Amino acid sequence: MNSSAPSSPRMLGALAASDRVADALSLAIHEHRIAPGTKLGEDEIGEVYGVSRTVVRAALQSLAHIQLVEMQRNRGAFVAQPSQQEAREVFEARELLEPRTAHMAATRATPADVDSLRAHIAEEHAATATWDRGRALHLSGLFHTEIARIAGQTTIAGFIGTLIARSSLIIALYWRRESALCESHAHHALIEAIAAGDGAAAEDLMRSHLVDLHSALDLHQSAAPARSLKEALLSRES
Amino acid sequence: MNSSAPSSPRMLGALAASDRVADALSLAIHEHRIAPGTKLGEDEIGEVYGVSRTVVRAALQSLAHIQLVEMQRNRGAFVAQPSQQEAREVFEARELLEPRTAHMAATRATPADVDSLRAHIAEEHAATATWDRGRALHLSGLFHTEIARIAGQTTIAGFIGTLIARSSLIIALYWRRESALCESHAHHALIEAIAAGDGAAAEDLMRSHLVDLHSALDLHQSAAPARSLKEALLSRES
DNA sequence: GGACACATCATTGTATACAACTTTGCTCAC
DNA sequence: GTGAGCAAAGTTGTATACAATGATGTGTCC
Repeated sequence: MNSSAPSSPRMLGALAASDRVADALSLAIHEHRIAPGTKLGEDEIGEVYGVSRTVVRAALQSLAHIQLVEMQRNRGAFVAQPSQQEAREVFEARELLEPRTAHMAATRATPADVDSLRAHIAEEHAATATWDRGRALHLSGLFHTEIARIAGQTTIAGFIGTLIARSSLIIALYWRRESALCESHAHHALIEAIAAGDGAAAEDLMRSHLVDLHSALDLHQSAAPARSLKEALLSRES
Repeated sequence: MNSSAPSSPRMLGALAASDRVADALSLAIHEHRIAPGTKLGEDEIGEVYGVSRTVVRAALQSLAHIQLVEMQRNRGAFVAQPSQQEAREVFEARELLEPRTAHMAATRATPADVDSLRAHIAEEHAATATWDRGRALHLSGLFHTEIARIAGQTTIAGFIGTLIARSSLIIALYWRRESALCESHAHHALIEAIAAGDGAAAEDLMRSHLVDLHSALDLHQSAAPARSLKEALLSRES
């Protein structure tokens, strides 16, 4: 029962229903407003967005498929907590896919594409300036997604999108560096290479950028190797 | 291909509900028992498997996420029909991911892994011997998935799994070669390289195997570039 | 005869109701 | 005091009911 009835009867323009919830949750996770391990109760979410559990379940299943949330049968949905092994795999996959993709993007980018990337950077700077770390992180991920889109490989772009989503969780769990400013420089250099159409340079810059990111993660500590979900949930700090 | 084990040591009856439907549909599509473009009515499927539309919808959404089916709002779900452009992208992605994966598999494979691959080949031969073309095709895809699993890169293996699923649709639409025997030889050579731990050879064999597959597709015809769904549905031959 | 308009039907989108399972707190025996 | 056992509460899994949208067939008007 939609008490508020904010939905336009028609003119909805095919705007999806459960996708709205999925996008909202995804954004909240990307911006680190929801911590890994947090339980995502169906009734709770449905009440927040004014939809029924049916819609919420569809949204959660969608997020579960890209491994942003983990669904445990008869237990519920939780924000995923990638293990260190999974974190390594995600970044290895990114290091395999993204340099090549950056190369393609550099050879195909139109001036409009370059403008779009510059706009992303500007937003990222603005978020950093206001100390909105979550939003800056989210925009930083979007930058990579945008490059994949420009490369014109829709399929690979989809893969990269899921990898970046998981990277957000990994950063939330294992990030050990303080400042995120270094990324801005890397992104700026990437834009210049793409704007110049220098595929080889873009590929190298992307590779070193990812290696740099990977090295900023603390994936070697042997602590909490197989912590149970219960412990994980109790250990989360809000 | 939701073969993800919920890791329940006992309670085998706790196998998910909608996953059963998704697996059944996925298998039918992989074996070419359902043609691309076929409408997948919710009531119809629910009646077949004795479940409600709720379960069917979850299964269809799962298949839609790996792009095996396409869901059109208020219209229903249809077996996907990858365009020629999408087909090219899928095989380009495979050519990017799988050779490297085969290399890793060769360096990590245990004798048990090799046995598993040989068992796959044996099944494939048996299916070919009985002219069960659909099953042979499905097993041929599983062979690639198994190699990705052996490589130990769960994330990349998941990507390859979705690519192989879509490849099944692409082969149904664009395959132009008669015999599928050539694949058996390629797979056999791959096993030998993996069993010998020769990563470079496995990588090269996989690359040439994929190029061979790609070349067996007819992706250059300009006919039916943007055929409507209705025409597509009417043009299907059962 | 053809085309538009409207009524009817079928199917999907969403909400709600009920069943099954998990968790939790309490009681009772040792 | 501690542990097992049980009952109550809360949450998820599934089915069903209702609402909304798209498809179809018919009738009238040109």
